[in-house]
Amino acid sequence: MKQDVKETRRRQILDAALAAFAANGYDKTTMEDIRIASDVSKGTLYLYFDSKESLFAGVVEFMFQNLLAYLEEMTPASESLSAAEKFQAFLLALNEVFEQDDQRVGLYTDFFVQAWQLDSVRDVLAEAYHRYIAVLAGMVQEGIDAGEFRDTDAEIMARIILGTLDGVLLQKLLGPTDFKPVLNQLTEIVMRYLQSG
Amino acid sequence: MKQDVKETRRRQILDAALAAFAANGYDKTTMEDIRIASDVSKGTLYLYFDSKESLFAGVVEFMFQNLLAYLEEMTPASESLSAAEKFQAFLLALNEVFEQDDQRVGLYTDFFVQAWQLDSVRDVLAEAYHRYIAVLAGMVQEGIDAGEFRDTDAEIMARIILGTLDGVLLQKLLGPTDFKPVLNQLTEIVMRYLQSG
Amino acid sequence: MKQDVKETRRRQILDAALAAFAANGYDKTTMEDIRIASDVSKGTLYLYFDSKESLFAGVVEFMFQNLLAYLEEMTPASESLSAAEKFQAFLLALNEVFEQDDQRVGLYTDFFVQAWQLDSVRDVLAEAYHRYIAVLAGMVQEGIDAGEFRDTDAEIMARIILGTLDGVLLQKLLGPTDFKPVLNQLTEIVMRYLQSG
Amino acid sequence: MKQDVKETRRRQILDAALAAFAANGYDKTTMEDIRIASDVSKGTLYLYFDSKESLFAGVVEFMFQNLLAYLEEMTPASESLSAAEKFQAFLLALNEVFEQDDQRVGLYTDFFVQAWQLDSVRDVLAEAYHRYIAVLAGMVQEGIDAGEFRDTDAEIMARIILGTLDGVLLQKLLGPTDFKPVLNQLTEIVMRYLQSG
DNA sequence: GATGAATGAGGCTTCATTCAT
DNA sequence: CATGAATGAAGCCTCATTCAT
Repeated sequence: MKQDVKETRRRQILDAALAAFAANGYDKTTMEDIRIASDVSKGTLYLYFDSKESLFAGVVEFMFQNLLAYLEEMTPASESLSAAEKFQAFLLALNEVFEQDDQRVGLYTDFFVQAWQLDSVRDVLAEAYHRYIAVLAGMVQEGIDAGEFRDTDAEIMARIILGTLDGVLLQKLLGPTDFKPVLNQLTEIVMRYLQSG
Repeated sequence: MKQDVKETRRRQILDAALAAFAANGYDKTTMEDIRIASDVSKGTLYLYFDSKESLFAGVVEFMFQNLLAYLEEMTPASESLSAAEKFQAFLLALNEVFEQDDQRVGLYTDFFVQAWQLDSVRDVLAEAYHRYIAVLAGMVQEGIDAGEFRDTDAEIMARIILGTLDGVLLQKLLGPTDFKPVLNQLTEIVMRYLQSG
Repeated sequence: MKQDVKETRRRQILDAALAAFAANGYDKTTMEDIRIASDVSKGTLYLYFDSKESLFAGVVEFMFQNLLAYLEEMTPASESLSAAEKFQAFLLALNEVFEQDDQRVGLYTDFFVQAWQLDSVRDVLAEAYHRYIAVLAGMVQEGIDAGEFRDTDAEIMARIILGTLDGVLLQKLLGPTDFKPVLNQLTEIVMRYLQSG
Repeated sequence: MKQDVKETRRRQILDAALAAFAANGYDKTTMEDIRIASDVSKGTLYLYFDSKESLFAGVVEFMFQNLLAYLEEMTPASESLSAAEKFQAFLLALNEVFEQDDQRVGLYTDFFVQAWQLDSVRDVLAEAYHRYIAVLAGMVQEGIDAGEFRDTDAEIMARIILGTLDGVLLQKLLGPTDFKPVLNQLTEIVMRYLQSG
């Protein structure tokens, strides 16, 4: 019971912090901003997180958990789908997340910048990112094993694909961008490569 | 003569600021850091730039000018090369820059994060970025016109390619990464698509 | 209880700020001076006031409240006094305040200079000043209604009287000045006018 | 000849400085503002004046010289006028100056505030102010001697009158104010006193 | 004499974190 | 457990003045 309260409170803070960081980025968000958004006292913030940095690391983890949950929901592991189909579903779902909520793009990019500066953030982000790489690489490998895809290094493939998504997302920070045609083109290029003899 | 001195001083500051921002990112770099690195007084910093923000915007522009100069040097417009060869030379050169100087990757990513927050940075970065897109798109279009490449939307192609480079660069921020195989694979995928009937 | 502490702290800061501003004027007083005088930290200063400007505006208000309280105490509304007597008591009390504390004259004048430059100060000062005008005008009107004074525009009368006091105070800034005879003369001139047929 | 150039330059600087100080007051006006307004280099400013403070003192003197010249022009010493008429002409002229140029009111008040803080300013202002007092007192005395005015202390009278003008001017800093009726009333009160048996 | 680039002390303000209640 | 007032180090920027040319 106590545990539940604590967990609830923690999520409440993380939710608020996610929103606050998404609005203004790590450095421009103050603990006061988060305090207001989370409707909790300053002291309580520090009861649940050691520092601003560790709260941010918590948000990174939290956001990736949410993302993963969402993607899993969107790309059912149903056996009736081919590797290519699953793969496309995954890309589409991933895109949808950022399409929906533009502010997340900035925050997501900020994750990488902070990872560059703050060790604790780097650890969490690297962990999460590699989990995604692994998921994607797994899909590619599945296709290779099933004979649908050409034989190639699945992890490098995954890194290119995820990298491209990230890179194209970056462009949204420079101004509104029509994303769909880029994604379609990307999917076609990759598929054509994977599926070609 | 006076003009030269001022221009020299300006570059001296930009050089130092570039190094300082590259070391710690926008928010964690102080004007004092830059003052020390540039070996001028605080007052002089503000004689040449209105604010930290505008100095950063100056650095964005400066870095892209340097990049462009370097790339132009590396990818001679010689007529003897096919579009595909020029294209590959460009990708290689671009990669080399960031291979050489790891710290630039963080700074480069920070450009996007700050562009998200600071209008003046966004303006400069968007301008520079679109110049790059244009250069790349020009190369692709050249190949299409010459019948080397398939008929496709050159700009979308350029955005995907530059995006992929950016995205894969991001991964360097999570830890040391072997870049070469990824770039090779990327080149192959793109070339295969462009050159396939 | 908590409210009391906050109110006490606020007064403590205002007291200190009043003294500091009175010693050196708005522009030459630093927040550090006030911090030392008030014996709180810099952060606390900003916890109670948004900025130096708003603290100064607070001081303007504070000083006028004190002044009004003092004047009310000195000029009892007792019914046994004629309008003329009340009036004279008021002038004397007003004079006494500035007689007592020479430094207040400079600060008081600075109020007007800052009101000229800072909107927030102007708002507060104008409000307070007009309250004083109203009090004085009320006294004059009372005398008129009672048939003691000649029929004249009470507000213009009040503006002249308060203006004269202010203007004569100004002269103290140029060096020590014997104030009493000037005040006596002023009172006589005004009374003679008001009481003449 | 050299002297002329120097004098011209000096006036050019004083003119510009007067305008600059009138716009923003002593503390908020920078030497850079004055440099721009005077179209002279920073170095030259310091060639003609030792410091910002001494430049301000120069402006105080300069403004009072102008004022005096103007007032003398407006109130001819013609023998055909009665003391009362000359006196009224003087008050009207004085009012006109500040009516014309509202900004001067703030600057004029600032003179007193700076006189409170800066010795050199106090010296100059006190000197100029007492010159005015003397002029006014002289007029009053003339009236007394001619039997037009009642026998009273001319200097105290002068201090009250000038003080009232100053004090009523102060009120302009709190917002636009209709000055005329106040001046008329003032004149009437003073005249009635002086001319009554 | 004239110039204007350079200086650096010092001002205002912010904010992560603590701790007494 | 929870609170929120208090802290003070540190950041950005201004500006009177100087001095080499």
